Amino acid sequence: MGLDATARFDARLNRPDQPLAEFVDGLRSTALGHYGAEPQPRFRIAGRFMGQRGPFAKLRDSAGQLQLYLRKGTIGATEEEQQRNDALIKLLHIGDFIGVQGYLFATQTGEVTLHVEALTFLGKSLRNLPIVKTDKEGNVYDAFTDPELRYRQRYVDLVVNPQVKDAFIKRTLMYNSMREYLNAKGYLEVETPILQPLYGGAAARPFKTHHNTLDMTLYLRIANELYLKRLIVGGFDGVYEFSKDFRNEGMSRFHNPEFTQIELYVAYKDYEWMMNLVEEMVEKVALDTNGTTVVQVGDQQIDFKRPWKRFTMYEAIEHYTGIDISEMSEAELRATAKQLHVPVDETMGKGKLIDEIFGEKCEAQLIQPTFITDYPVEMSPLAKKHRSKTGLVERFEAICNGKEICNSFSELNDPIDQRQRFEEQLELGKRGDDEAMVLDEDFLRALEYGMPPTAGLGIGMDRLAMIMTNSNSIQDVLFFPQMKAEQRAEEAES
RNA sequence: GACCUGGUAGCUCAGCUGGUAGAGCAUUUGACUUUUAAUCAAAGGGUCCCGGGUUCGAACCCCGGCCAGGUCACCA
Repeated sequence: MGLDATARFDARLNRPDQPLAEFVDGLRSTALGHYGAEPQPRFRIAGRFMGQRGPFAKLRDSAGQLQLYLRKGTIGATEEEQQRNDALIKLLHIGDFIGVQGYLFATQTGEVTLHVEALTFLGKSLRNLPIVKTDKEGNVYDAFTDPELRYRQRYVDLVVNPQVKDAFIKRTLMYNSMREYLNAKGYLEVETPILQPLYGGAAARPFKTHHNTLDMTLYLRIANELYLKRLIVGGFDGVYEFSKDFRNEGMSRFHNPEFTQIELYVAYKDYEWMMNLVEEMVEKVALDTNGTTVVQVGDQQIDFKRPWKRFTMYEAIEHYTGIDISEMSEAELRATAKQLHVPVDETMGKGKLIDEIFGEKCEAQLIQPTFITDYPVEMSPLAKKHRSKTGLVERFEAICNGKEICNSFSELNDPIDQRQRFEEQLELGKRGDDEAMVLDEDFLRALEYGMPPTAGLGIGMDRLAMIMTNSNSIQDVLFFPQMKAEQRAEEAES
């Protein structure tokens, strides 16, 4: 909330126009009069009353805190007003919203303080805010730290732990940065259905719901890939969407049932081209959110500066295990996995075995952003077969801090091949794989009308936000992470 | 889903070997118009997560459950 030197006092009309902290910092270097000096220009401000000690009170707004000086019997133009304000001050409670007007001075210790001459009440807090206090040595007292309360009552967390906002502000900067980058290239941000009659584009269990009027089953999307490709069929050269996706699976510090991906599809391009785009875009995102390409994540410093390391999956496995598996048969792969103590079972085919070896032996060791390319075809039913390497597809993932941050391929645009891949998925489904893809006839029909060669990309925005904000849990980059219902507390309060 | 840890006042926590439920902050009242986490005095505030069991007696021990965090498993 800004302080305004000229406007007439009516705090109910206050609008945020200048962050308080910025304003106060600006004043620290100026010579303000001490208490009793000739009054300065009048300012007005509104915010939360955060406690009082004698005549000194604290007022907080979205960006900072200002000390108020409330001298009994002096606030208001008339004696009646002054008495009313003295009574109001007695009734003020931590968390109440007030508006004040007055002039600034510096206290003996140099703190910028508003000498209040007029006061208005703006909103009541009925509940006690947990008050966090910090002393000069930086020791924190009575911190609001219970993770359950912080996540269930994020509004309280944000009020009493203002630093919590930082990660969310950075998250928005990330989105802004990507939009800016993709819009500058002329790609179109679009919206596609969240309620889908068939779920597709990924391997995951969906949430299921029902439309009453249409009397039909609908699924919350697990991905939007198949819809964006339909738009490529329709003639757009580049489309992207920040897509809230839903997967009915386990939860962990990396998994929330609803999460966000950006998906991007660009016609007449391939995965090599897309790798360059990812490097360039993510480097820009790091710069725009943190001002540097180097990001501290836990004990690691991660540098997003281009170019990133590139390994084929075979090269990565050879690099970390010393074993060249590129020419191996399924039996040899199984023996190799056992030799490396990678847990495998008899149902795993060649592709799955390779994926397991990579996941166990390589992924966690890839800390700096690294592209892994050329995946086994069995794991990638929507990716185009490799132009020269049999059994592989033109696919890459970027791994960072031991976790996948993006997935991309040259999209499969051969409708006959795509139908076969779907049918293989159907077989997997019949054998009990409840994450196997379902066959989407309408999507195949779209492909049968012809799709240009296309490069596709998905980036997990939550995972990327965790890295960019040095957050240990996805819950720290989601305002309202999914929680079980708090039945007892609800009943007790109602 | 498995294992570990935790759940006591609005918040942060203590509570010994099973023996009347505690502190600080916050709140209310009074005093003080002063400072820099915490002025002084007094007061109010509890389903000790829930349900059973053992016991003369349970916040504490046992059994079952709920919720959360962590680790692992799962995870395109």
